[in-house]
Amino acid sequence: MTSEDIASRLSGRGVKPTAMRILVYKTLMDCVRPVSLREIDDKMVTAERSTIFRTLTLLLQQGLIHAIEDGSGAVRYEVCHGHDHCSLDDQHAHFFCTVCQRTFCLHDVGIPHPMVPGGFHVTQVNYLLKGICPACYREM
Amino acid sequence: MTSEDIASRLSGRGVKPTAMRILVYKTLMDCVRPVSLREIDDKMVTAERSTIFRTLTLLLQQGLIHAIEDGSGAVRYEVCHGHDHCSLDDQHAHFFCTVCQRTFCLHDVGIPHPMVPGGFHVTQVNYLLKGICPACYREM
DNA sequence: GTTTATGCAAATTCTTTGCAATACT
DNA sequence: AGTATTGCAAAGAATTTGCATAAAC
Repeated sequence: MTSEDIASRLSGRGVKPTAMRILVYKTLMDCVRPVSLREIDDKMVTAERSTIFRTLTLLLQQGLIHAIEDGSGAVRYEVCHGHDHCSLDDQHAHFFCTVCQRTFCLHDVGIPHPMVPGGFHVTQVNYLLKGICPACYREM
Repeated sequence: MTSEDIASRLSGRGVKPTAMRILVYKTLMDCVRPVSLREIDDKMVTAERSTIFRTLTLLLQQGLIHAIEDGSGAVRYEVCHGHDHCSLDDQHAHFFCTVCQRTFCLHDVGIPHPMVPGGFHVTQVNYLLKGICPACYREM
């Protein structure tokens, strides 16, 4: 995906596509797994952590990226893989390995659509599985 | 539930039932919603936060309480309502209101048992719904 | 020239640990 | 006495904000 593609994706959600924001989005797209602010910062030599933070917060508000809380102590981010925005159907399950502390995307494990009590209006669903990943399991 | 009942529940899982631990457990039991370390600390005038933290960590390890990450920035805790320990079946969904920042237990919304790719060994499941709670929705 | 975004520094919050004092057996 | 628990203080880590500079329009 070219910078122009990213730029128009940002614009489409009302985010002015600055060089910084395109770079953050691109960096996030290159990640196989959801990454923390610190990890993104480590990948981006030029950028300031607070700037990245503000960018992520903005992208999050505008529904361009997801935030995942995996209990590792830091929020992890990933781009939305849906057409042009985040929807319930776009979301997938995640697996947190309690041994190596990595978080995997289980792209094929859909989010079960919940039956909620009346009055609750669901806009996002976090479905997080925890346990031991294949690599760590083999070493036991 | 009496202190003796709590004591035997702790003992049953290998936790020596000190006055402090019983108090923490009892405080947690009185909460309708999952609470953060800070919130527990505020409810317990006598206890030190680090002591509560260590107690919670211990209870967590021994499967006497659950930890919930709701994206509020702080881990929330709640007692296990299962017979004598935490099992997958014991767990239920939670709802985080993005307006009032409160987390509700949806006791009647069970955790869907996931179909995971081979090699992943699931021990815990966090199923967190986000959106707007009934009270906040009415005020919009 | 006005508005917006970024970088730097520092504050805030949450979590975690070291160590001495206390309580338990 | 010896072990385990608690309180206090402080360190560590993640997040968030204030403000001055720089960029965009």
